[in-house]
Amino acid sequence: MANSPPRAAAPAALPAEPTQASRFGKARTAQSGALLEDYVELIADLLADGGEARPTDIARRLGVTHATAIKTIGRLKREGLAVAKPYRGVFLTEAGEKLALRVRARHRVVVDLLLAVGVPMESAESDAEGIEHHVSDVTLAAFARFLGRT
Amino acid sequence: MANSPPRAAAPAALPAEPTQASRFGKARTAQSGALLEDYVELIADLLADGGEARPTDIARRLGVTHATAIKTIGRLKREGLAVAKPYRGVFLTEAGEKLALRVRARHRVVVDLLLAVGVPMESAESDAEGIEHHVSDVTLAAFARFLGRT
DNA sequence: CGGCAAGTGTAGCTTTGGCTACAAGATATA
DNA sequence: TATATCTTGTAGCCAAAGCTACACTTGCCG
Repeated sequence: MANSPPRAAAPAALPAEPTQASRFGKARTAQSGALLEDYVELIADLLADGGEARPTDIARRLGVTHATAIKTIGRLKREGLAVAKPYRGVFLTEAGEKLALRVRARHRVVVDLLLAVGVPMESAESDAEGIEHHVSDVTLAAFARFLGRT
Repeated sequence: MANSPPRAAAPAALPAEPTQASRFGKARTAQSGALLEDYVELIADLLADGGEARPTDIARRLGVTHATAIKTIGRLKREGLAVAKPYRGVFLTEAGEKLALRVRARHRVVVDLLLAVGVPMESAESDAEGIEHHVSDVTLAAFARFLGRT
């Protein structure tokens, strides 16, 4: 899934439907960063109120095995979002914290918007988890405006 | 990605946070069916107004290579959503058509809701492509209600 | 200090969804 | 008809995200 370098939205040239293609492409690549966002947000949470973020806790909260969590944490490190020394817990880099902040804010707006249009609490929280990763800046701004938060 | 059989949202037992885990899990598995939904919807579209759905057209519209499209069409066949004989185009099974209908309806509601809360056309169409796959039935119903379509 | 449970980490396998490259069928055109 | 072009299909490679199974630290407790 997601092949970074050679993925620039169709060769163009033909007057077909480059619009739709890039739309789908965007939806697909967005999904790629989604997992990292989830991890970063969760790590920030754990760090904030528990003081430490252990792989096992992360795994449990995300509903995956610790092996999977550890592997993904490795990716987080590769991408410069987190740091972790063996057996010593996970911490966020500055970039990671910045991302966590943005993600958290966005999550809140999405949930609030869902509630505002009448989605019940339970579903709002649940669906927001998937939806938020596909909300562009423009859309997010519109949501905030709608909620009266200029 | 996505491992169907043994993925039932954590072993439970521990009084930790099964809620959040299942939320994440759901968001993740939802994403799995998303691609199939996109294909089915697109095939329905092509069939409806062009008369035929060729792998190359599908690929172009989705912004992937024809090889990728063909492989996914194979999966569609395996899942009983489509049929296709070599060099003869792709068609939907009854299940496929039913799915296409549902997906199309949902897409319309999501776009309309985004527009209703002030998201500009362009972004609404674009973001809906990703969002729609994470909108549960409950949330969809709430959207419809909000839009005045009981 | 010894031992054992819990937590970490590694290895290896699977599926999905991309890609490129090449081969082969279908179509159109000279 | 013969050739050229477009479309299909196949094969093989890659990375991500999951899993299980096994190995190794840590840390606590007797």
